[in-house]
Amino acid sequence: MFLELEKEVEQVLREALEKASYEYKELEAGLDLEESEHADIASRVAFSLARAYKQPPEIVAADIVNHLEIPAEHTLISNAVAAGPYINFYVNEFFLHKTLQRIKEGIEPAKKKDKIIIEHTSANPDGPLHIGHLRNAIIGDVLVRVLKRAGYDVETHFYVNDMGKQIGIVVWGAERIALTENKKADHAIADVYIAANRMVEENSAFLKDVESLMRKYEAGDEVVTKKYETVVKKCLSGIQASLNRLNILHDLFVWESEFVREGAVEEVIEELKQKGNIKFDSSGSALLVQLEGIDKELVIQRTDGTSLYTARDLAYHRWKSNRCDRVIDVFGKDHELVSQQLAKALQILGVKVPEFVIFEFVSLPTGSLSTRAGRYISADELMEKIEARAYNEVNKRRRDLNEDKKREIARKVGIGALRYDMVKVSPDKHIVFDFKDALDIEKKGAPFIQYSHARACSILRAAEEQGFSMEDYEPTLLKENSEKELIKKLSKFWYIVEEASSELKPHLVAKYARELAESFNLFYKDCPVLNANEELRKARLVLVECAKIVLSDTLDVLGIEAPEEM
RNA sequence: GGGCUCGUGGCUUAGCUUGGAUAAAGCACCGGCCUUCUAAGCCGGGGAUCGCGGGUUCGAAUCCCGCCGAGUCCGCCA
Repeated sequence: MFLELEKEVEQVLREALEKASYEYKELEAGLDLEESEHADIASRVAFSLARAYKQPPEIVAADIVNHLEIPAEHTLISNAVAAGPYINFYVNEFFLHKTLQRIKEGIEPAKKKDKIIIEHTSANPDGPLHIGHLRNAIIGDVLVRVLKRAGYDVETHFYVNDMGKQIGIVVWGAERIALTENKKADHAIADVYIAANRMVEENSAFLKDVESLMRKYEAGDEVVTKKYETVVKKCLSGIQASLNRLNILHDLFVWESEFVREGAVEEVIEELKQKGNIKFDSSGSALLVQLEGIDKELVIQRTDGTSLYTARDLAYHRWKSNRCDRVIDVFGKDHELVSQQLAKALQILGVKVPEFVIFEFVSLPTGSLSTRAGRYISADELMEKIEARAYNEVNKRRRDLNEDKKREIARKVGIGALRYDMVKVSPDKHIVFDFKDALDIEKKGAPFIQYSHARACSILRAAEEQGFSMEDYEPTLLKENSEKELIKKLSKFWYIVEEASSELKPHLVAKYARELAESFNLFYKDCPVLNANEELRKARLVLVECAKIVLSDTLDVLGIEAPEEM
């Protein structure tokens, strides 16, 4: 409902500016609306007009307000006040009623036309997901959820890097080292990878074997392909299990080798040879592309004629582009240069350029993460520990619940806390992972929000048991400050979805979720629902139901489950 | 050496794109609130020269320049 309010304020303001004969169209900042602690919505337009018309902004603001007329009917605004240079707008009762009504009836904004393909996680199938991948996966998944809510048709891809050297090493290793039994597949693969990598490092003759495997795989050798598939699928099954546990699903797993087999990589290389500024290295056989505005040439083919990931990535992106309107890639900071090169090369090929969401690194106090060196904390280990921790908390608080119930709540709270902590921080902040902090779920994160939801459910449950109805509720009875503040907060859900999706900033949703829970808790404290008189109780029950809906929707956008009790 | 990102109370962060109302939260610390719907909650308190220096502006955490510190990338790994 906040979006509608914004539109109406814009219109009213525009009319006032015209009446007062201000040329607002030239203003760069537009009407400069903002959320404000001093008003329900405010405009700073007087500042920029003040400059253009050489008047103090306070005078301009007062002048605009004098010309401002709020339509008598069907308006959402009650009044507008000039507060110094600011123009403050306040909502009326109708806005509050309409907000509740919309939420209760489940009215959503119109669908958008664009189809978006978003790629995230895309961890190499050489071991389990670690906490670095976790950040990618969670940022990516929240983006997917936000974009879907915003009305886009979204397809999610996991790009499987099955042709790189590390997979060659794993396949080579799997021929010599037995997989540890009764260990999760991706973890068993990591053991092989780490051991095989050490062997290859110590004996360069082994490297030749690996390279030979890679050439055979690229050439489509049947026996080698079987071996690759077995290993990669095994690892992927483990990775997928971890992702599922985190409530993350991909629509498609796209293997990079497909593009080699289908000849798409060959096509891309040929086309670049024609359209691009091609160079050869000093040995005369590796293929380089000179890109405008980037110092480093992009290497797309090895000296031995095999393709590089860059060429395969180009083929993959061209294929993706043809299937949608927008391509979004969630990449780690280490891929930034590569992503720029990719974008330039795609331009040469006449393919639309992807949008990149780049997130900074997660490192350990002891240094950066590395699967190869065995220096990582797996997502599985973290999930295990955080669920155990959550279980302790549940067990402390709810001895009355049976074991299954406690486990279920612990799972929701643990995974929720993990997801929330990862998504709440802006992607361009470097994170040094600390186990103690990660397990400290006392903080005002997911559990705080889930708890508010559980409280709402608990009231609704009791109301139903006692047969209280919400029919013919009278929204004007909701006069308490905490009631109105909660409704206003509820009204911002779609506004936040819009903002987070258009700016590709998932952490905005996390911030909103916390504020929403805070508003609900204030209301909960201030306003008894079940013990209120019948009419007031009806209205408050409706408010509780709406709060429950928006809390659970917000949590859903964050990919966090909303327990009915905890 | 060059590119990109970050640097906000003791700790973790929001705000920076688009400059504007006393810099906003959480953790930790101090004090208060369970005979009314779950205290994973609520209320109050102390604590910040927004890394440092300069510039632009009526106005800078926000824009520009320089410096310092952290991370990351810089042709045949992905």
